[in-house]
Amino acid sequence: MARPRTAARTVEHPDLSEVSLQQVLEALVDPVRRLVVSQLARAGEDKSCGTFDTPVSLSTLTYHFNVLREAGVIRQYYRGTAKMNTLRTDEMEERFSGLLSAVVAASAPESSTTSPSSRRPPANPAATSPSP
Amino acid sequence: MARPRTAARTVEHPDLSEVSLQQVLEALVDPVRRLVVSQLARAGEDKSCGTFDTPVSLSTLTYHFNVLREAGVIRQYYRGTAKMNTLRTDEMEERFSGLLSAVVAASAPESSTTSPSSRRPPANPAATSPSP
DNA sequence: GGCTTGGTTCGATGACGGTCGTACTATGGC
DNA sequence: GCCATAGTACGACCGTCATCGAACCAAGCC
Repeated sequence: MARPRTAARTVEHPDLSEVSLQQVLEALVDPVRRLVVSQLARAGEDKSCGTFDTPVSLSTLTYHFNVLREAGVIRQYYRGTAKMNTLRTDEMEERFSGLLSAVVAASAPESSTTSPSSRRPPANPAATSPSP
Repeated sequence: MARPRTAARTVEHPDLSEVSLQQVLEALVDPVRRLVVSQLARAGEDKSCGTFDTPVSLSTLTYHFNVLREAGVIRQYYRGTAKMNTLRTDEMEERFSGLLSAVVAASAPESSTTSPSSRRPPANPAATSPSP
């Protein structure tokens, strides 16, 4: 006892004054993360991690959420067992005027037109033996 | 003969309708390239490749100019032996409204605050043997 | 013609980021 | 108490990108 060890499901968020343009751009340059941001933007309400439509595994998704949170793009909080996500739209607007909105706007048309210049193709290492 | 082989110092530029948001973000995410864009933006006039203040070698700089050009961010043309550079501001505004301007704006304050989350430190491979 | 100035091309290199699977932990419901 | 649900942590892996130096090329200038 005397050691909660779980800190009661709390999530750390950076103050936006501490995040750099570099961080934000690095966060937004990944197609999967931009997919998350897009879906969050057009959802209009908070979404739990599991409700996003992305082409990556759950563990990878967790990684992306961390990047977005540390870059100050999203805010996360627990509700029951679910972890909810919101865009920090206003704060971002305050700090990097026009940036997030421009990316979101430009993302809308591309959405599934997600054609990264050349990004790792799924790298299916288990698809070498054709017939089971 | 009958083969100019040099195409008379001509430079190829993409139509902005052909460049993706992905490409532009990838171009702008690099601190050195953003440095170039910044300096170009505040110069107010075209600058030749050699006149930029960056922490990288000339050959690396050439590489960065290519990336920027292929992403439609800059336009290049020869004048004598010099290669000049301009921002394609208006066209970019047309295609990705608010994006370039937001980045440029946010870059101004950071300028030398270029603190990439963690980017290759000069990687001085020739500094291993202290005394010659 | 020949030197100088301004950029480019070509490997080689090293680092970091995104990916996965598996094992694990924490809530909530029964 | 126990199982299901939701997400996290941890290695491992591999590709791509930024970087450099050296060799090279093209215009100008004298």
